Amino acid sequence: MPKVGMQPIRRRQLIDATLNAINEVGMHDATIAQIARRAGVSAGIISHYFRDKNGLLEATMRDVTAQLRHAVLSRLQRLADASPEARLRAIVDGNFDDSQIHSAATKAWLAFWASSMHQPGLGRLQQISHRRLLSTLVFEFRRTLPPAQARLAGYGLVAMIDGLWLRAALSGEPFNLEAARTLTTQFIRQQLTQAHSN
Amino acid sequence: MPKVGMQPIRRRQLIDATLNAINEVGMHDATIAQIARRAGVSAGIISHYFRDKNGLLEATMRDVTAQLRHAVLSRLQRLADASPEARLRAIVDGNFDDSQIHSAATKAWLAFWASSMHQPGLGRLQQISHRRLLSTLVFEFRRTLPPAQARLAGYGLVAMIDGLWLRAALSGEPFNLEAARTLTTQFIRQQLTQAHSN
Amino acid sequence: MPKVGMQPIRRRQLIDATLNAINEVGMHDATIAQIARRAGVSAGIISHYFRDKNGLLEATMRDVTAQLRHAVLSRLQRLADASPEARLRAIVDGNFDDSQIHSAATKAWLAFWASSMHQPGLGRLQQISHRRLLSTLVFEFRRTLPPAQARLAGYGLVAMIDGLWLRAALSGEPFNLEAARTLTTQFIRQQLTQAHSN
Amino acid sequence: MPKVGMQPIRRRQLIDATLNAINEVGMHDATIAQIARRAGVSAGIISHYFRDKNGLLEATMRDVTAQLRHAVLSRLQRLADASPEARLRAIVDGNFDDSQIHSAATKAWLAFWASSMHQPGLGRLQQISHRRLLSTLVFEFRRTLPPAQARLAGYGLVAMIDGLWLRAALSGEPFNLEAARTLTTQFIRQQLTQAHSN
DNA sequence: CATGAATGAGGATTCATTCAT
DNA sequence: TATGAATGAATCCTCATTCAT
Repeated sequence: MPKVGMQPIRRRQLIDATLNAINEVGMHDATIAQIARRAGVSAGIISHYFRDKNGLLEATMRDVTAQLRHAVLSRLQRLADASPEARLRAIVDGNFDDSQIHSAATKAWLAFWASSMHQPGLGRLQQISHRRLLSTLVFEFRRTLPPAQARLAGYGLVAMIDGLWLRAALSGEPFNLEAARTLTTQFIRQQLTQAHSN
Repeated sequence: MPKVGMQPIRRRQLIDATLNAINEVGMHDATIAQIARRAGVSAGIISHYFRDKNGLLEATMRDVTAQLRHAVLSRLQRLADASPEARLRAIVDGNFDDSQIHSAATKAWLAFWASSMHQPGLGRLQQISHRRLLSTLVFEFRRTLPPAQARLAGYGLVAMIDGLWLRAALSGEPFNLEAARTLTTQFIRQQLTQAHSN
Repeated sequence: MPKVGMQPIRRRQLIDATLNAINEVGMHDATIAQIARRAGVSAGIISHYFRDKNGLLEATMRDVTAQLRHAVLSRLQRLADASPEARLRAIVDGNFDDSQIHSAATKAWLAFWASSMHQPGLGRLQQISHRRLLSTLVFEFRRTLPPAQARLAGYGLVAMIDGLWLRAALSGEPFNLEAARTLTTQFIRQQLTQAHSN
Repeated sequence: MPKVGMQPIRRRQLIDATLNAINEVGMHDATIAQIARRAGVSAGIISHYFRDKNGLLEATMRDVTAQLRHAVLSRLQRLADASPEARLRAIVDGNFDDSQIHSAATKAWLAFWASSMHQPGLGRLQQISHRRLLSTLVFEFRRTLPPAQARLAGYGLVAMIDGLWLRAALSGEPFNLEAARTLTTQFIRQQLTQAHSN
């Protein structure tokens, strides 16, 4: 069974198994043994590839944030010369990408957030991910708005994205993509057009 | 050491100790032994008052949601005849009440949310709390907006509240009350005045 | 089964069980489960009384060193006004007390010594025990010898005691008390009478 | 990377790595993986050269005892026609050879001794090494002393050597060679000159 | 000759819960 | 009403060993 070059394969298997476990039983009950069973490997192998359970969880969260980052950036690249509004809506859309709103991902995000407040490693990942999104949004707002207002707009849009996403996660129902797009588009337009109103 | 009438005192002691424990070490590491130590009682007593650990956690979450409910309703009562905007802003303000935005409460909320997706008891509490807030908001919006739009507005405002609140929890910094009020007020006004725009 | 005031009883049971386990299978194979079984209690109770396995081992070593200390001091008290030689021989005799030379104790000492070089807690206990014995010996030699020679004599007598004891432990045979007494008495007399020879 | 003739090289690498590991982290924490890392080879190779971990440990102890044996014999050969005292002092000196009193060797000796009481293979090696040294000493004493006294003298000198050596190991300080030589020389002279005194 | 992937048993530790007092 | 002694299951982690390549 032991082969060479298994590292990337095993890592992916185990990260996927972790996401599935978190989705089905929650992070608290996602034990090493269960994750290994889902991945079809022995429990011991986890320490071989991720050092310990925390290492696996961090790698999993890193994977989820990378997927979000990719969903956002790939959309922006396709709109290189578009208007700020179009680009902001694309960023929002990236956050509502299929990879992010399916059940496993939403539960993983929520679990990671809760854990990140007491686990330094996860906390760092969360901060990095958040700051990236925020600066991406603020950068676009700054093309139209003065600095202070752009920051506020970015802050508000991140909050709205997270809030919509959080509600979807907690409701247990499928993500209401249409409502989310309507509300975020309203927010973006309001911010961009009322540049002088506040 | 009175032998009778200890029930409310002990329950409060233990709920407060639970909130402190969640704040300092997280729900995962908030063991029965640690909570009991913080409350200055023995570990065995918890089963006497709350049956088991889950009972204590549910009681704690019920306490937190009741505080939120009270913060909102007490504000609304003082504005019985005010305008929808004023009442909506009061509801928002209730969500940003001191009792809700201090560190212990925000961490507890986030922890409860993460747990509520896999623990039926907590899930029910979360849903009840959410629906109460949503219907309170929608009720006010309905005084100005048609049903569908009022529902969407309520949904969006809940999302924004939760999002702002979530960001504050994750950032580790004090809640930026001014930014939160500016953004939510903008949202409320936009929804109320642009009733025809969507 | 749970009673009040069990602490000293349980601690003694567990320390004795630890010594037996070290004697029979060695410190490396003296697992928590095995020690608990010998003591007739559950494994979990060890953390209740000793925090963890290391705590139990330290308590056990502390117990062994205390027995040595007691064997020495009780002999000295009975010889309050005796000659230096008599008192020195009594100290040696304390080190060869039954409590020290039975198999369990000798193996425990050797195991603790080996461990003490990499476990700070045990290292401290070992140093304390050694220094006490050394200063007790040097104090008696100083009644006859000048400081430097008294120190050397004490150092040498400690080495001889430990060496005899070590050989007995490693040989697997019963302690040869007669040979040990002959050799140590020779050493003591030589040091005391040849005060000028070196 | 020659494919043949690697055996002696690899064995030496691994034995040295084992001694270093025992010195730095102790025998208990000297894992196969760690030893292999220190030797710059993979963990799997150990079973190839030493069958299993125990084989490696026995080979390492055999190496240490061989060094001791060599330090003693090489000194004796240079003193083929010398007096008993000179030869006895040479034997002692061999035991205090640099190869024996540096930190790694002392810790290895102590660790092996502790293990030898529960591991038959190591126990045999320890006994062989001890008997060799003892008979070498007794042989020299017999040139001057009657059998019983020579045995006792040899036994005592071994004990003193081991005791001095043990104290040095446990103290953590450099070996006090001068004190050791003074004490052992005193012992040797006392035994040789007081042949009638006991 | 050499690697490192993989296993699986074994051990320490944690912890909610129970229960005699 | 309250304690804390005691249990035992559950979990993470370590590690020697095996084996395909």
